[in-house]
Amino acid sequence: MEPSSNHAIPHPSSHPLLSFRGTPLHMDALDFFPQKTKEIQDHDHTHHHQTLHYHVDTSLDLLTKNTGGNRSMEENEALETVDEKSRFVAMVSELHQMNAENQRLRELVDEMNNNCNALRMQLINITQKQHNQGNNGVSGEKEEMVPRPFLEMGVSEKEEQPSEEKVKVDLMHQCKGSDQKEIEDKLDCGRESSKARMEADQQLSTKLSKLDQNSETLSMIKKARVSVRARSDSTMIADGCQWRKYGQKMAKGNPCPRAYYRCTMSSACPVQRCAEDRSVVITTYEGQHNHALPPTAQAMAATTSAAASMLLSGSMPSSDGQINPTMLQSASLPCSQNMATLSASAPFPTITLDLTQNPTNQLGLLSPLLARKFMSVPKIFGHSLCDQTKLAGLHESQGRDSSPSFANSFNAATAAITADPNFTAALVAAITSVMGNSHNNSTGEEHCNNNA
DNA sequence: CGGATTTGACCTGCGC
DNA sequence: GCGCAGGTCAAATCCG
Repeated sequence: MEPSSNHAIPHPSSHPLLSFRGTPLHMDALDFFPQKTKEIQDHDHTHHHQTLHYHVDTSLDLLTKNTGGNRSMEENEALETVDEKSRFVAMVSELHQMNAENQRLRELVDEMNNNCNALRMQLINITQKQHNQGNNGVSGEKEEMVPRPFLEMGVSEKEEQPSEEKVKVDLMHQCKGSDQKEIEDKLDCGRESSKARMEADQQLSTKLSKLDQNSETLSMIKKARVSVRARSDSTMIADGCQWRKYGQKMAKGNPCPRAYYRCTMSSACPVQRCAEDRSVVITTYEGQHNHALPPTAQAMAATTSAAASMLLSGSMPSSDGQINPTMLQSASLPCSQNMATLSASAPFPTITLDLTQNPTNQLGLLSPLLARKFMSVPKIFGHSLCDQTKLAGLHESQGRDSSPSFANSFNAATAAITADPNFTAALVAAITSVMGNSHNNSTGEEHCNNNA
């Protein structure tokens, strides 16, 4: 996620999943049913008491009409009231149980949060050590597999799923819990003043509103894509990973077929959709590697990770619903508009990195800071980013040339660039500069980029 | 012969 | 509810 290599695992406070612009996102503060939550909000806000009255009254009316028989109206009403109360009591006891389970699940979520943070800190330490080693220029080091996520957007979906379920259940129970309170209030004949209830409802709605935003955030995190445009004779970008083609489709509106690849470096790596073209290969990265990446794959991984990270942080609304002003300030940079575009109409937010322009122009488009960063690193990485026509050949030669010096230089280049916070900042500026123009630049089909 | 690729069938989500 | 398009699966085929 961070534009960093193995030595710059994001700090917990800056991790998109765990925090957003310094504001921690607690797992138990996520709403996976925004629609439902909204309904509940509205319900709580305006119609709650009326609705409850309505149900009770209707029920009584209907039952009264249907139970004429030998009993008088008063007897029927009394009996039905008793029934109604016993029903409420049963519901209340059930809701109490749910609340208890809710509490238990909340504790589980807290525990998971703590574990996650601890693990992240360990990762930071480890990667920091590796970074230091890389800076010391260790020679003769063998090309080793370095564990790092490809698109590090938080925990993998597999890991995340149980938490989602827990949070979902938690929220459901929270909502039920609030209903339970209201029912109890009803049964107690309004011991609590309506004003206090209004305040409680307001607090609840505020909380739920935040949960809505967080759920959207999480959804974005999971769905964001990074699309890389590059000129290449090959059918796909040789980015250092080992891809296996598993399908091909004729995409509508594009004479060129769209190919689907999976990473074969791990049996269950959820990875990529790749669209190909005659002269320009569009590679759309989605998901994250769940295995170690070779250094040859780290450059692209870092680039796409950074792009995804910045896309998410720049496109996600802050807690008050506003785009972070610092991001907008950085958007004033006149660079990168020809280099990165945001597809707003895509099903998921997609940042497109256009590497099809010549290196000189690209560096000219970049901010001076970013250009310096690119210039100051070994050419090998500059090529991989700026001269994509050589990328395929570059990686092929890497495959043949397994000399340690090559691997080291590549490692060092990747490490130097991706670990540098200035690079991150520059990339933030470059990518977020298009956020304000997303509508102008959106193509509607991020895969369809036939330049032939 | 084993792994990679091809390709038609199937599944799923979304819009009308 | 239906049709369409995108995405995935899996058997057949290819190739080293």
